[in-house]
Amino acid sequence: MSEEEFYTFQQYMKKDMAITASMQDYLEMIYRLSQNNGYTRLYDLAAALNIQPPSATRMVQKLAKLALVDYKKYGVIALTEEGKQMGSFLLARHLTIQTFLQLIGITEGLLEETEKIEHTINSPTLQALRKLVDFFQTRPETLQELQDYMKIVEASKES
Amino acid sequence: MSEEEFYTFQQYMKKDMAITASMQDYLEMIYRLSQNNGYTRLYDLAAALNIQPPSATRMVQKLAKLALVDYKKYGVIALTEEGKQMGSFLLARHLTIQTFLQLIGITEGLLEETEKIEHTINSPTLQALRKLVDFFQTRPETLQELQDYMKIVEASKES
DNA sequence: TACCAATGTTAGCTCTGGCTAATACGTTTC
DNA sequence: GAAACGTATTAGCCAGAGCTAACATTGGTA
Repeated sequence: MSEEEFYTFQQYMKKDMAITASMQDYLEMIYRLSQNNGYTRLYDLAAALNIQPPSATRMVQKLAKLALVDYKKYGVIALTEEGKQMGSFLLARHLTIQTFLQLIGITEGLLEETEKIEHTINSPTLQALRKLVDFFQTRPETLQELQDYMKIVEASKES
Repeated sequence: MSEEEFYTFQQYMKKDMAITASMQDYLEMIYRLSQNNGYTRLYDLAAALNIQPPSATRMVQKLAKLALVDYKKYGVIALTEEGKQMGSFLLARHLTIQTFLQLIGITEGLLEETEKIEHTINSPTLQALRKLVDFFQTRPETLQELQDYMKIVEASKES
């Protein structure tokens, strides 16, 4: 896939993805839910992701095959070392994007936007976003200026 | 779908989408390819999107059903008035995101990142990005400061 | 201990949007 | 005007990831 060619969204999402977007959602959520006890259960996972248990069963089995979780039928779901690393990365990514969006004034649908964006950006973009966030966070006056600017434009323009 | 619930990526993508991500890709590309002559052909469209002609046929037929393109078998593909509006919106969106990414220093995989992100963000986020871009474009010194900052952090940090 | 409710699994369906193989159309060219 | 080539269509396959219905397991409580 060369640099200058167009592809459809689906194609981009498939490419370079050993781990699909859905798998990432599951991993990140397993990571969150495991933070207390070190594990979670299928039913809770399904509930947290707003999907039906059978869908979770299948995905968790896939993740087990990929050695990202330890799981056997009717048992608890715990991340493997590799799964933990991915989960923690995924959560950090989530927070970076969320912070960025908050910075630029997104409040409505913040979670949803974050969730969608986190699956689409690659590592350099993520790093750039983190730096951008840092940039503003270390320059409160500039951030203030930005936020004032956002408001003004909002008031004066419709597009 | 309430504000505070998690969903998987797929679910977010389906929601609020009369027009799927793929349809958007097609529309945007038809719009681009139509800029010269006012129409394009299936073969060219397929080539431009790096998909096989049969896939394009099916999608174009769908778009015709949705009254976004005028198309009859073996004929030319032209956007309807509504299709044109969407196409032009989609292209503008593409350019906004591309500019934003360039601003924060993305050069590698720029097209791909743009393509992916454009399908995931909603209208408020897009508007916020546009304002952010404007903010920097009207403040060359601040932009310069940002870009210097990016470089410094890059040199000093690894994460 | 035996049963019931809660949790989990299996089987099999749906939809989207890729793909290939085979076929059809339409235009240029001899 | 017929053949050949480029363009487009149809049919039918595949994978991912939802879903429901039906069934299985487990564990707490009577």
